[in-house]
Amino acid sequence: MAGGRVYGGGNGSSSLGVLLQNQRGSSGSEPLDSLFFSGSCNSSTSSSFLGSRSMMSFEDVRGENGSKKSFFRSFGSDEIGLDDDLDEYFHQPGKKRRLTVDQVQFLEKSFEVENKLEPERKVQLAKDLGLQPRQVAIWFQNRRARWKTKQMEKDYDVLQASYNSLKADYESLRKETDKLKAEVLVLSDELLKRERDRENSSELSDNSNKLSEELAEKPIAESASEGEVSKVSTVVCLQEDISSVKSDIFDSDSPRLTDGVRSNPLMEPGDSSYAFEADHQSDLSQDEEDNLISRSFLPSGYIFPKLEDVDYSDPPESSCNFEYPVEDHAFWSWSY
DNA sequence: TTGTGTTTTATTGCCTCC
DNA sequence: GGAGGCAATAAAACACAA
Repeated sequence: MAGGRVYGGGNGSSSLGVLLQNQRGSSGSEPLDSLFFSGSCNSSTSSSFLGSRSMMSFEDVRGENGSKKSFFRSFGSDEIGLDDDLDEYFHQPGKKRRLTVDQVQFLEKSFEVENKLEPERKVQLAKDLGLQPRQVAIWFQNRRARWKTKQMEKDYDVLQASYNSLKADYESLRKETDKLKAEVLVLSDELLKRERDRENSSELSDNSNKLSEELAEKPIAESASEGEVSKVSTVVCLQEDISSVKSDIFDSDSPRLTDGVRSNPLMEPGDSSYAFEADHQSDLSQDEEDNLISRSFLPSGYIFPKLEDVDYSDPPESSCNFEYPVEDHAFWSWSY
């Protein structure tokens, strides 16, 4: 017994046991489908007011208003009495009896109006339903607990739906961000490359002009034939051009490009053919190489464009438009 | 019929309010 | 300190598949 709480009826030897038969069928035709209450109140027969489907003390009912009127009205039965079934019920100690459908409906309607129970309402409901006030209170208490559980389930569903929606939005935004990042990388690399090409072009142009001036100062007969002059000019231009391009690529301050190239295990910085023959030295497939490169500086998930998908028909303008040995397609793979 | 899971009724202990 | 609410729990009643 907690908090000095007093539970009415039930265990008192003076209480009367009242048996309310299960009225689920509400036909009143079943053997026990009638209202019973004990006429005796000695301790030998009603120590726990058993048999009542709605365990209650008759004294409680009568004690509230001194009348059994509402009790009988609520259940629509005027059949009062003892029969053999009563003894059977009294000999089932500790049995719980469920409330009838009518009682539950009545309580439900009352709960819908107000889920808290004031003392007056509790007493009135108890009277109307032929229950102990304590039983009504317990029913409301349990009903509130059920309502709270349902409410929590609903809240959980709402939160879950909200979470799923937010998660989908987040995933979508993340994919878009990755895509845009990859696009930015590709575009900045292309920009870098075009800038280098432009610089190379102007350098070669300067060298070519210098050489022409020098040759023009000397008599042709002293140096060589016209064909030889042309060859020398081409070779010098070519060597300077190649060395300039290689220098630009591997000494560039651009961390992305240089890191990417240098992180490629297929290339050795000391190798003279480093930049242009990487493809030919590779033991790996093109896909594996692409993966190695893209792993080194591209965002995860970025699909590296395949060489065969790239259009080489219109490469960036070469800095040296005579005999520049542009054979390595990988060199152009950054342009679209 | 029986085993098992769910629902309902009731108890207990703790807490808050007046 | 008593009344009442709540959470946790017990236990009976009930539903249902095998």
